[in-house]
Amino acid sequence: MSLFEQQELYVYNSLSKTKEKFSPIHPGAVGMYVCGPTVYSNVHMGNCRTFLSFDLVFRYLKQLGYKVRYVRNITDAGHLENDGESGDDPILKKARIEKLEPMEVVQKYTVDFHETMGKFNALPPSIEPTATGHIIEQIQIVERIISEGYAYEKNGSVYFDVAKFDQDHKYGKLSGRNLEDTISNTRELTTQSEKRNPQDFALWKKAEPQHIMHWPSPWSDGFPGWHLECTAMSTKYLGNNFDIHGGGMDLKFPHHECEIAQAEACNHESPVNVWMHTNMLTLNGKKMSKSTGNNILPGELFSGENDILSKAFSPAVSKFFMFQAHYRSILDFSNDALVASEKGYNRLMESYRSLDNISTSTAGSFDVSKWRQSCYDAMNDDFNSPILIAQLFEASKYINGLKEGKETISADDLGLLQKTMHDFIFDVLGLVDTTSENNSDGNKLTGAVELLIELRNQARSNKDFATSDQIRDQLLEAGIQLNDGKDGTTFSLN
RNA sequence: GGCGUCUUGGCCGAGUGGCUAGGCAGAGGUCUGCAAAACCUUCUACAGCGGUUCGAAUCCGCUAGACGCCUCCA
Repeated sequence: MSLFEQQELYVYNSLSKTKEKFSPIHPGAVGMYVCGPTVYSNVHMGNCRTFLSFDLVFRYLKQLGYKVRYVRNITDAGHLENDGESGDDPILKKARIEKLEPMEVVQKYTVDFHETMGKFNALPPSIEPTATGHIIEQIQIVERIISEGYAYEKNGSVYFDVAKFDQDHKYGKLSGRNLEDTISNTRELTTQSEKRNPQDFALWKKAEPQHIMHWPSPWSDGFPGWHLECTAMSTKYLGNNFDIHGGGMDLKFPHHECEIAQAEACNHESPVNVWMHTNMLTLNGKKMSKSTGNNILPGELFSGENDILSKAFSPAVSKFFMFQAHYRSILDFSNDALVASEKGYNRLMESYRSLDNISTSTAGSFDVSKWRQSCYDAMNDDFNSPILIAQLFEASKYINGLKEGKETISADDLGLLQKTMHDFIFDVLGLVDTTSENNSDGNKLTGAVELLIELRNQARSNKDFATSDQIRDQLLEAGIQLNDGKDGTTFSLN
């Protein structure tokens, strides 16, 4: 019996605006699509938050025993920045600035993205398709939409006819907009637009001579429109109707709304059962953004090289910080909050490590099974990682009590406690115990510090406190903390 | 202007009709040669006003402030 048959998972669906009991289309298997990065610059922490939130979803679904096909695309084909002729493709623009081939830009930032995700210990998706690798599929979808009567061609470009679509289906289901309002609120200068209505969006755009990235199509040498790639790739790998589609809140409109319209125009069915949207990571109270420069990069965080940071923070601590907030809440990024998270993270890891040295007795003073279920309950409630972490701290407190001999545990419960801690800390949250990464250098350090500890203890027994305190204080300055305990002195790295 | 979200103790951040969230900081304690670290205990809340209710931080209304989308954006 798989875990998912015992655990009831509820997921907040942006479409219905309620938490729904999760029930995949194919029992035991989940199809999930997440909008990936546009690779024209380094991903910032805001981008990372979304991908790490979905990594958590991916990991928990797997933990429950689901077979998950997780598709996350790479947007490597330029999209228009504006509708009109002034439109500028960010990838091309970047290529001009950096004097690179567009695909060189794409490659550079794709590599950066993968390296960053690796540092965060995020699992790679099952399939990571690229937009440029699916031009044929996108052209086929455009043809299909035209034949269904929901798109029109004009001067080599093809536009989606939103008004026509709205008559037969409803446009705006996801974002809660209706077409009337959208039209009455449009202040767009409708000079020489090829579109019938300002709400229409491009499915295929004819390339201007200076536009380097273009592909042949029945309509023109050009490139696919903004929203097409996700429809093409999600339906190709997950089918016309799949379980979960995710992305940042800022993609809800128009991107995801347009995806729904495209898919429904083609297949006459709603493409996605559950839409999940992650909230923004803010900096100085404002959304992080590539274009405004209000952002912080993972590299700056890991090195501490940034004006707002007092020190460097490890990827695991950064992730722990983000998971202490729920994925649907706005989270403000700040040095103080990171510092607080780091201390908590160290405390949690310390107690996990001490599980190896716990002695057992016949009875336990803590209901481990009940606690274990409360961890699942937290995650079952729309992936509530802050509650999960609070539960882990409850266990942490109990473990500390065990260490002090104030609490007791049976051998079976100890095994269950250890397994559950491991499952959630490492498998679900995907955290890393940084101190366990000791390599040969670490062993050399240990030898040296142990020698100093011995010399210090000799000085102490001779009541030569000047020497002993000098060793202690200078080691602390070097970032080595000595911990005097009942069973001797240990050390930890700050 | 339209649509939507948010406002929780010194800070971060869950919860959402009656039951301690949690972390960090502060205070007290244990340990120590003194400390540090660690551990234990513990104080301070639900933006303002009005309403519904036996009971609201939680539901409704108004006010104030903040944010997001409406244009590429996770």
